[in-house]
Amino acid sequence: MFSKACEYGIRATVQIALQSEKGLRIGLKEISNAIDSPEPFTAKILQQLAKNDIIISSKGPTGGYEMSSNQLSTIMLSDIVKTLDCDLIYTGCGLGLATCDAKNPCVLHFQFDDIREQLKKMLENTSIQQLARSRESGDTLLRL
Amino acid sequence: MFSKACEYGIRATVQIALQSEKGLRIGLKEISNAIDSPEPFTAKILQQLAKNDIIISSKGPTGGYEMSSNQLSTIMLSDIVKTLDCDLIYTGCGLGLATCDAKNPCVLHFQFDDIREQLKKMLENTSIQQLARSRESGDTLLRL
DNA sequence: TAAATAAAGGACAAAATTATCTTTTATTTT
DNA sequence: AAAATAAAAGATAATTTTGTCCTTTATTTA
Ligand code: FES
Ligand code: FES
Repeated sequence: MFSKACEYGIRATVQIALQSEKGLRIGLKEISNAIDSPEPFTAKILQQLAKNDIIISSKGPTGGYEMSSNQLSTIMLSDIVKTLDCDLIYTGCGLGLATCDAKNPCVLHFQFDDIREQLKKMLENTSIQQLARSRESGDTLLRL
Repeated sequence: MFSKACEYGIRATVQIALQSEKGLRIGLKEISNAIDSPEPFTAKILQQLAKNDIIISSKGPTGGYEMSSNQLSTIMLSDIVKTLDCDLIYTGCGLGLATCDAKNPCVLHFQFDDIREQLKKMLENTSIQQLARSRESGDTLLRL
């Protein structure tokens, strides 16, 4: 469904959010450890997320990654997916045709579009903070 | 969403169904032409579909691919996706964790599972024949 | 200001997916 | 039976995605 980059990106961002809610920064090593991801690959992903103002990075000692309270309250899953997966899910044809267009639909268009709309809604309505908090409260061992 | 192999597989199968409804076989070259796919890659995919009894292949002159009337009436999109994409959509964790398990869910599990169930239903309720016929009637330029 | 720390950036490598090419096997027609 | 046809099978190649390594840049602390 999502690329590896996107999967790691979501998991990493939730981890960052989790620390930011406590007012703490978290470094690359800790993130990779926490979410069990390859460290240098994760670094690349975090760079992209920082460039797109989804997280904030700081260099030097005490440096690391964090999210502003504004980011915490506004960043949605869809922002991460769009950044890392080039919103292909949003615009591409389910059968791989060059364009997806309701005026010139493929045989699967209407079925596919229905699912895509629901996925879209889910991604746009799920905030990182929400995921972090569900982890935090952790009634049911919500993993990362 | 789907792999290229799966996209070509669906498009090719619909094309075969379209001919089979007219009682005709169709060869690899014609299929690749019709759906605009790389010929040898398409051949590999058709081999897999034939092995899994989704289509029937015959060698020699007048050979080619076809679907039995039984296949035409029973094969669903889900059969093709399972064959070519190893039902990852069906069983894998949306965040890429090793397992997806409601008893030990990831932070996205319940949101993701909801979408997945709907996708599953769509794939299991959409037959190849249905797609072929919508193409055939073609009120709205339904592409392949 | 120097040393230490941590991310950024760029080059490189491995793996997986997609795509191609060649030879073999099965079937039909002559 | 021989020739022609078309898919199967297997080897090979290109591309994309994933993953690693090394050097540079920015920041903090001593
Ligand atoms: S045209 Fe294929 S999904 Fe829209
Ligand atoms: S555990 Fe992640 S989607 Fe089910």
